[in-house]
Amino acid sequence: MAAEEFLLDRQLCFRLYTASRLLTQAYHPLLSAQGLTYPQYLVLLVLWEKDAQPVNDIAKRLLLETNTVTPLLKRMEAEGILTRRKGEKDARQMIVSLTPKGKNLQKELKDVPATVGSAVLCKEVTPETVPGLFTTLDGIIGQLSNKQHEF
Amino acid sequence: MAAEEFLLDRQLCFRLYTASRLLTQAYHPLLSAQGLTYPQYLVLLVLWEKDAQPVNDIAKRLLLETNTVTPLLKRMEAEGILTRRKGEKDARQMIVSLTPKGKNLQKELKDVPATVGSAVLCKEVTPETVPGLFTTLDGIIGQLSNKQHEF
DNA sequence: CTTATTTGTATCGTTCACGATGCAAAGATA
DNA sequence: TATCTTTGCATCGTGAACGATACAAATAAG
Repeated sequence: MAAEEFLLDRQLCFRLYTASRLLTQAYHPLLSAQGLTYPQYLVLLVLWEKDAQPVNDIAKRLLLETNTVTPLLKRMEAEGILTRRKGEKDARQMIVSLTPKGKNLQKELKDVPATVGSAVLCKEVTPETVPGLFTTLDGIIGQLSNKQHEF
Repeated sequence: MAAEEFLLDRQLCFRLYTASRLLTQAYHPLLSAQGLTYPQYLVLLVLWEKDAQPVNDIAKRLLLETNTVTPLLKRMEAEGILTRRKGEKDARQMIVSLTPKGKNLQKELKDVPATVGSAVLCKEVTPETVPGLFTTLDGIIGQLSNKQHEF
């Protein structure tokens, strides 16, 4: 009944969607042990690279909208992981900074990248094939975030 | 401040997560024109391949839990896209079947795969590179869905 | 034939995603 | 200076995801 182009096994998006969900699930036990979710972990990665950033910079880095990031940051603030204060130069900005607890989480989580990395290793995913995968995914992301593709 | 392994640009998961979100967003204008969401479109792909399946079979095919699929199916039932009826052989099952409206959606959506497909084409994503990408993603999915990886 | 276990769905609560909208501060224009 | 536009963030509503839990039908064990 289904035409060729509708076969689930031919869909790139379904594969990306599934791989993304399953890999996020792999992070779950490691992160929830520290009371974190995966998107919250991404915020930590951004702030560990550069502390004290406005909401907008964090959102842009993660390619998310502020209406996704704002509630996320509020929950993390309630957990004592970070603080949010009005910008001094620009009063519209909210500057997000790590608390000592937020900075310390890096030590608690130091084995996470390697642990998850080893979980995906298999015949098709090796230190040799990953760089190519990165390049391809970056191509997709670049193409779609350009919005030059609008129909 | 951040150690090498925590750099956002080195994370496979962030790339998958972002590529998945952006590609799903690319579907949005095409699907919402028919009142559909992307996960609902996936359910249609499954049912177009084989009509009248129990909830569990649909969930397994999509690698989702029934607690995700059940509400989704109920919304689609409310839209008149499909019907849910108790199984005759096994009264625990709910057999999901397409309505004429659900079957007709395939015609309305026939250009969707090609349209989205063309949206991702770029230097890094070509008819030559996509099969390799499929293989790698299938490897990741196979590895993680096996649950042999449990920490 | 009971009782125990497994299986198939559903319900509930929390946290994203994200379109739509609101609003105040900052910057541009008249 | 007064008005207009843009920018940065927030609020709201809806629909996923998913862990935890509940429950009835089917199956297995006694």
